[in-house]
Amino acid sequence: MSKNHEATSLRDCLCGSVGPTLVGQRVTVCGWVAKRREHGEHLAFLDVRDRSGILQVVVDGSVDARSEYVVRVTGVVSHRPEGTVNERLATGEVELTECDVEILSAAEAPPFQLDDRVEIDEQVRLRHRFLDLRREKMQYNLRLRAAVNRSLRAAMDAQGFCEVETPLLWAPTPEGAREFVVPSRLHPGEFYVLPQSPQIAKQLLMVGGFDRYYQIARCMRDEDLRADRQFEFTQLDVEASFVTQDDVMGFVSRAVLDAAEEATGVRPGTIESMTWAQALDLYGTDKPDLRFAMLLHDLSNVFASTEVKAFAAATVKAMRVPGGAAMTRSRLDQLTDQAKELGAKGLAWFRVTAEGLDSPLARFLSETEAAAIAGVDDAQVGDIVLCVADEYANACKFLGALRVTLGSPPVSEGPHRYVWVTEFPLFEGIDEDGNPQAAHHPFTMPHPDDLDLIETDPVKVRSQAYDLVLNGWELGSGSVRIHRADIQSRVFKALGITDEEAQGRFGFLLGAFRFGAPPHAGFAFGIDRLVAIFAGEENIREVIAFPKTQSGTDLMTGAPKDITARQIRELHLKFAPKGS
RNA sequence: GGACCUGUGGUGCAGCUCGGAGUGCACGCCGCCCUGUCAAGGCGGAGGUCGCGGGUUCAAAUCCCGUCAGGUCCGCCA
Repeated sequence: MSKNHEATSLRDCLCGSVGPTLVGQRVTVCGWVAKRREHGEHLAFLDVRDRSGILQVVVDGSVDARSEYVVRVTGVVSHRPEGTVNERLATGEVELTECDVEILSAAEAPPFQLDDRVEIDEQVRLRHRFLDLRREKMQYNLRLRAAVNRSLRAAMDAQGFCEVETPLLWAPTPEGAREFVVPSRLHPGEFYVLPQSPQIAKQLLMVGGFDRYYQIARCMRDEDLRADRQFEFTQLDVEASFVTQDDVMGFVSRAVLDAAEEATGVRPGTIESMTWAQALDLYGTDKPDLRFAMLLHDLSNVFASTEVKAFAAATVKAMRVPGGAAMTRSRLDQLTDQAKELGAKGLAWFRVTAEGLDSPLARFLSETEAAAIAGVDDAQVGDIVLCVADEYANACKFLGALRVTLGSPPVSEGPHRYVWVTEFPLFEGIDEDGNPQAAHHPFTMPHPDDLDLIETDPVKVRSQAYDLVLNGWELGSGSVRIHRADIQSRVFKALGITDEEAQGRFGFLLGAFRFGAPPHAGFAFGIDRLVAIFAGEENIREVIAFPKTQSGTDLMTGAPKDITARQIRELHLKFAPKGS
């Protein structure tokens, strides 16, 4: 047992693996000095840290090994003297004695403390990310991520999927997310782009007969960053032929549940499912957080012919906030401001008290209206009922946003509640030319029952597109793809894309489809987000080794940076004056 | 493009409302003491353009304007 598969030419075992079973043996470990505790000329304790944990090493006071020095220590594994066992340390029963310490590398004092006791400013951490990564939390997060990747691969392999790599240097296909552009040296004035996703490539793989494809794929989007969005992110990308939406959801569910079990030790139950329309109606969002209730209620009928101006709208949505009557006026003003920032005209609130409703609007309500509000979600004294009146989708969205603000637990709390959201609309919104826009992407198959509406009432067309949502985070989305030229042509037409334009943009895909395209469907979900939730992190930067800041810079490398005049020349680039 | 929060020795904070000497706390660092510590302890020490620029004032870390950096969000993310 003195040797294991961790043994190398420089060490016998990992620090964390040294325990009572090795007592009496002479072993060599390597690592960083996490802490030095000095007790005079003839005694000092070194905590030596490697990825597995910490081991106490007893040395002579003359050994000059300071914080973060890299050392190689050979010593005898010994029981600690009675009364000096450290129960908080996994290796706390033992220590290395009679040690030879070899300094492999000296180290300056680190710019911040590497223990997890204090939060360090993220700017400082990112500037010295290589040090930050030594911290236990980052070690855990990135190893968790590796375990999730391993488990996803295993699940896809087990389901007969074949891992295929697709190009990073791809052809521009404007539409959708802004692309990162790569100038061509050999073709002056022409460009590659980095893929926003392997979408088209994987559909071509279907035409190519790889009827079950997956890839852990890096995707690049030149859009503004957020807590859950980096320029580059990683997806489990999946596509399969001769399948339905349910088949794909089954494949992905299995992979996600396997990964969840691997990461958390508990296999979640089945993944729930609701339609997009239900999600909007009950939760006011297409990515509902099922960890808490506070559902939206529809009072439109009650207020259909109301005298109250604030409620004169197509839809009145109400939500009970348990215990919310305690909220101060300034808190309620904050919430009102939040709703207004999103576009709401206002926010009505009604404290439920023993004497009835307490609200600036209360005296304008009819008895029926007051009763309806007091009855929302079985409101109790001490609750508050929030109401938004607007057109249907807006009323849902505004109140849904407040629901999240008021009810959403921290990422690290509560159960993991997965939900499939299905039947997304095929189109959403209207672009500058008056055409509807693709909600997912233009190759999304319409719902079979709604095909006739494409020309007559496009906004009503449901699609065979579906999202996977976990605790209010959109993990990913997918769809059944259009493999028939006639339907594709109708969808392009509805989108205002002429055949000519379609040929220009996606000609190579449409051309390929002429040679026998199998019906196919797929999905892709964000591994960064999944791992962040498993790790209880609010921010995906915490599960990425070298992330960018919100302004897209890398504080460690200084990227983005100038390139040399020679590079500029070879790439045939010229710069417009700044500000033009 | 916009809103809000933050910026004080290497690190984490307090000081800012109500202007009055770079004042304080904790950690780290350096030196000395200490043979059983493990958030070791004791004594001593070094370390600061208060993000940057301007303004108000007799006087600015503190008030005002601008700007930079980091963060959260809106827009954006087919």
